Amino acid sequence: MSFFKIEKQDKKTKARAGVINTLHGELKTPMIMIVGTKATVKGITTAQLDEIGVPVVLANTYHLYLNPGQKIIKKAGGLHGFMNWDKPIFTDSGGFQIFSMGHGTVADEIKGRGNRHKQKTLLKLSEEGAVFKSYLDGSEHLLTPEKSIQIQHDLGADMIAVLDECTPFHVSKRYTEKSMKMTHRWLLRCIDEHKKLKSKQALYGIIQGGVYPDLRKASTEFVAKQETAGICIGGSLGKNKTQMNATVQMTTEMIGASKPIHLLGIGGDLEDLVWGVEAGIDTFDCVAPTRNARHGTLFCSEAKNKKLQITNSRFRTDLSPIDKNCSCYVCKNFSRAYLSYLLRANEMLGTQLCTYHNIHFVVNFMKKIRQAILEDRLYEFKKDFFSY
RNA sequence: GGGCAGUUAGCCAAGCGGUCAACGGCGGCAGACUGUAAAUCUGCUCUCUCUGAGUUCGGGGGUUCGAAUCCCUCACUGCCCA
Repeated sequence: MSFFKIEKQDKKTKARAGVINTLHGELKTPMIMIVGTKATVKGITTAQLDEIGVPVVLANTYHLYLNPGQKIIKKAGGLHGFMNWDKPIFTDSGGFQIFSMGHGTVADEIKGRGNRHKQKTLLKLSEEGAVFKSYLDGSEHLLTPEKSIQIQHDLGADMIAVLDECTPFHVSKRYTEKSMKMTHRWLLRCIDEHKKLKSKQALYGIIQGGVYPDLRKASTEFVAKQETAGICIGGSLGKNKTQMNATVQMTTEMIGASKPIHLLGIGGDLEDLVWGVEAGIDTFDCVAPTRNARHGTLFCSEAKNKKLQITNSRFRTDLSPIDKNCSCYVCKNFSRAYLSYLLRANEMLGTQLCTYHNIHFVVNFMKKIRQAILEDRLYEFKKDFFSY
């Protein structure tokens, strides 16, 4: 049985509907993974994730290695046993932390805001690996490609990622190229380690190359020919959506159809998911649906920009649901006024309910996109949803 | 009746002669967030004809070039003694 199969290819775009066969069942693509970095989707139980229909949870190697450590997780039956989730899990390698611990958030870095509040905890980056200072206790840790794979092997996710350097936006082309080449060498080391461990996990290689077409091309060619189950597109994609879209477009162009393509970290805006799918992306992951929910930014098909800030004063007395077109538990049972009040009052239930809604919304949005592809009406779906 | 302490912007609370439209915190208003060091972070929050001006620090009066800051007096609050 092949790892990935395309069921339907859209005629007008590179969009496609497919199936990924994981150790914990089939995944229907395109879809979005819900982020649970520390082996928990903040505020939500796995029973609720199941109820919503979440296909995959994405957890993080670096965070789980520092706390509670992969040993206890392995002993608990891997992440699946530890967090009580019997559907597929994807673990990220720690590559993003090489970026975020060294530069700050994506937005801060791209907008050149710097990192005023957080101390940089990436101490050293070299051919061997990355040395981090733990944000928990200050201890130093060396994360190498081999170690990342070993940890992910213990964590036992269905899909795992190679260690890469997620290159920032504000670096020179020369640095991006140097970094990309190191990521390629790390990729080979990861593949070797993966083979050595005789792991059945699906390994994903990661394409870098920043926003430079020639580098993206070189990286794509290199990564695509390696023996990996899937391919991730990572690194800086650009400073705005147009550039991001262009970078992804040119990358997927060169990958070919045999492997599923994962776009790392993108999917916070519904429009990103749409252009991503049209560019040929099969899977996404993004912290935005859950983080935004906690911060009160909720998906809403009725709003012009498809989201609303529930804490805005106008919702204090609005007794209608977040989204009258949404069939989720929250929209069926609670009002905007109640959620607005809960978040203002700093009640835990507020973040929980908001998270539930946002997850339900994106997951179902992806299901609708998939259905539209299967029925040859992606364009119509898009036009209808965004009211073009 | 007497003694002491206090009264600062929506709330709590610093300030105790000029650099005070007045530190902080809460609350309020808005924004940000894209492989999660995020239940976080950033602005704004007396009024106005707003890169300047006008009124504020319980009320009234005074001292001073200048007061939220010193003095007098009144009101209210708290504690203590009768």
